[in-house]
Amino acid sequence: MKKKITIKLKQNDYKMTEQRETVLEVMLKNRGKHLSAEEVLEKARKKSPGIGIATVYRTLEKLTEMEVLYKTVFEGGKFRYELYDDAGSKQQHHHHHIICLKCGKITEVQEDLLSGLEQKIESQGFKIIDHDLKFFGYCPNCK
Amino acid sequence: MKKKITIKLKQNDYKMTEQRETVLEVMLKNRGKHLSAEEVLEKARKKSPGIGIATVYRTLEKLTEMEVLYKTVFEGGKFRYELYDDAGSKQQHHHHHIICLKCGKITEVQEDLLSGLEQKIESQGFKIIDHDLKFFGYCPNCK
DNA sequence: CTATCTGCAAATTCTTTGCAGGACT
DNA sequence: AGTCCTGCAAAGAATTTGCAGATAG
Repeated sequence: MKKKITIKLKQNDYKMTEQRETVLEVMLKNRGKHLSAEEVLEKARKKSPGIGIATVYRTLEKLTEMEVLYKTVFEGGKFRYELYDDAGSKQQHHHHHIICLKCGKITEVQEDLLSGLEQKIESQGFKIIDHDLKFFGYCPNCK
Repeated sequence: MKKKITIKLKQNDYKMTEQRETVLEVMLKNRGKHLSAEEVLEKARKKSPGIGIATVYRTLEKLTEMEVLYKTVFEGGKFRYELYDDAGSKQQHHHHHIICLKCGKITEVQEDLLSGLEQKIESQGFKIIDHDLKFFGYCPNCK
């Protein structure tokens, strides 16, 4: 997986610096989590103490551009980043999340039942590239 | 519709000031649009020239709390607000949007085909209250 | 009358950018 | 060597907050 991503990065004229490797490792180690830039900084500093927030933002941005990371907003006014389940391949995974309104826990939904809806929309003249679906409610613990 | 909302507001100890009425009118006149606080301010100043941005934020926030408005993020780092289609009733409408990656136009999708998916998730122990679905792609003009 | 609301400006929070020095390839 | 990258600090953008005066009910 890391190898696949590294190949992808090379194809994008991406220089592998210590800081970028650290950020990438943080994202790989936190698969399935949704980290803010500040959280990535904190974790990255354990390995690269001198790394600055600007570098973290620039790296996350670049990795998002090359579709290694997925960038989204849960709370508001703040981006969060997560690794694509299949980062490194061409095919993107479609993300669904359930956000618990009580404890804030975010759960992934694996099913992707939207293709029917997408077809319906495309028949009206649109071309759908991606989608973003979030459910709000209560998790089993808080219900 | 405005009457229904007014009743709802009264139930929430909401004082009807000139500024709040203006903001509410702006939202009613722009049904189906997704306005940022700055855009609401601009439109509101036509009727209440002295209104300040803080009041706009505070009013939008309050109307969101009482489920008259729906607050979401399209671009990033910026909230947008729109009137619930059925603001004033207990039942909320589920919003779907298609965002054109070229021209930025936002189109509403009326169908709601998610109830099947919601049932599936609830059978796993969750309780779903609401959802937020966005499609990214190209509109008929830009395709 | 009194609690709530308003406008202003300052403060916060998150993100981006300019720049001079440093590091990949 | 030359281009791209880094950290710092300053700038920007969006939103929130403290406060003293104003207003709805």
